Amino acid sequence: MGVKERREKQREELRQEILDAARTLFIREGYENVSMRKVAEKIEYSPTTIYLYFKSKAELLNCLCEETFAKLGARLEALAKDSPDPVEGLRKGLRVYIEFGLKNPSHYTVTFINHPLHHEGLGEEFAYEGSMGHKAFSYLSAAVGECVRQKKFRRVDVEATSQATWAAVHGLTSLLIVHPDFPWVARNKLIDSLLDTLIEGLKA
Amino acid sequence: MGVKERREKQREELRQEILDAARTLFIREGYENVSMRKVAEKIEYSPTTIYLYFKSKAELLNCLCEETFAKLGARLEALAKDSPDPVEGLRKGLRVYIEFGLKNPSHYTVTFINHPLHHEGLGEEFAYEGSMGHKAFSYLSAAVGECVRQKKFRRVDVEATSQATWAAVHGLTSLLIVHPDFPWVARNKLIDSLLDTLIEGLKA
DNA sequence: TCCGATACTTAACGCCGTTAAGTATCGTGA
DNA sequence: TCACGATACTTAACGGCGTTAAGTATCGGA
Repeated sequence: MGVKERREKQREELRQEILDAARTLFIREGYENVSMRKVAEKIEYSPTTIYLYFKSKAELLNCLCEETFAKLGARLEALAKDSPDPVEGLRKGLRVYIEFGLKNPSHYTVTFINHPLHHEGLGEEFAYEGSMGHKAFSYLSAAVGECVRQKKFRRVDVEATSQATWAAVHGLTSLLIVHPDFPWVARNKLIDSLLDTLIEGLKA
Repeated sequence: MGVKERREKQREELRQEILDAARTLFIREGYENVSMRKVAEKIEYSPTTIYLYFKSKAELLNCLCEETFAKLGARLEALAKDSPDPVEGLRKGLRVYIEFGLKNPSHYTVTFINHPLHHEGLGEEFAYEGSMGHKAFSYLSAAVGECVRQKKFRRVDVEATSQATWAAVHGLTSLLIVHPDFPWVARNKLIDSLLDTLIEGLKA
C-alpha cells in the first residue's frame, strides 16, 4: 500500500511549493498585487491547479498567516517564561509584537489591518478562537493579569486593559506599516514613547 | 458671456452628483465593493463619464475623504477653543476622534487604514501636509504641547508623544472597525480604559 | 487489457479600472 | 442661415482579476 503514501507525499510537496511561492511573492509584491495567476506562473502550473489544494485565495494566504503568527506566539511564550518581572515582561512582549509586525508587514497587514473581506468563507479557519493571532493576544492578557495580581499595576479591568493595550500597539504597528512616509520621529523613540506612556499609565 | 458660466455650473452640478452617489454607495457597501460602474449606474451615466470629472477611482474617493475629514477638523477646532483645561480638552478630542472614525468607517478606512495603494498617483492631493487628516493631527499635537506647557503633563517629547497617542487611538478605532466580531468588552469601557491609561501615563 | 480514480489543463464567466475612438449637441463666427 | 469646432457623453475594447466547468492525460489495480 505504498502507493497511496507516495501520492500523499507528493501532494503535500506541491502544497508546500504553492505556499512557498505565495509567501515569496506577497512578501515582495504586497498582498493585493499578487494574483492567483502569478502564483501559478511561479510554480509553473496552471492557475486552477492551486484550487485543488486551497479553496480560495483567502484560504491560501490565511495558511501563511497562521504559520507566521505561530512564530510570534512561540516568541511571546518564551518571553513569558523567562521574565521574572511581569512588567518588564509585558513591555518586552509589546515591543516584540510591534517589531514582529514591522518585520512581517505583509502578514501583519492581511491578518490585522485589512478588512475581513479577505477572511470570508473560512469557517473554523479564521475564527478568532483558535487562531494564532488570538493566541498572541492571550499572552498579553496573561501578562496584564499577572501585573495586577502582583500589584505592580493599579486595579484595572484586565480584559479591557489588555484590549486597549493591544489596540495601542496595533495602532502604532499598523500606522508605521501603512503610512511609512508620515514624518515620524525616530522609530525607537516613538515605540518607547508609547510603551512608556502605556505602562506608566497602568502602574499602581 | 453667460454661457461659459452656465456650463461651468452644470459641470459642477454633475460633479457633485457623482460625489453624492459615490458617498452613498461606499458608505453602504464599503469601499472595495463599489466599482466605477456601480457609481455610474447610480447617476445613470456611462462609467467613462466619471473620468471626465475625476481622473481615477482613487481621486474620486479621496475627494470624499477630504470633505469628511474637514468636518472632523472643524469639530476638533471648536473643541480646542472652548476647553479651558487642556487635559480635558485632549481627552475629549481623542474621544471625538475615535467616535468620528466609528461613525465614518468607510472614510476612515480609506484614509488611514488601507494601504496607500489607494492613494497612488495623487500628487499634491494626498500629500500629508495640507491634507485634512494631517490638520486633525496638528490639533492633537497642539493639545499635548499645551498640557506640557502648563505642566499638567510630565516633560515628554511633544512630537513623539503626539504621534504615539495618535497611533494608540487609531489602533482602537481601526480594530473596532475592522474586527467588530472580536469579543470586545463594552465599547465605552474600552475607550475609557485606553484614554485613562494614556492620560495617566502622561500626567506629571 | 481495460476501468476508474487522480492530477492537471483549457476555456470560459462575469467582474474590475481604465482608455481609445466615435457621436450627438449646440453656441458662435462667417 | 449654415458650417465649424468645442464640449459632453457613449460604445467598445484592453488586459487584468478570482473562480468554475468541462475536458484530457496518466497510471495503479482488477
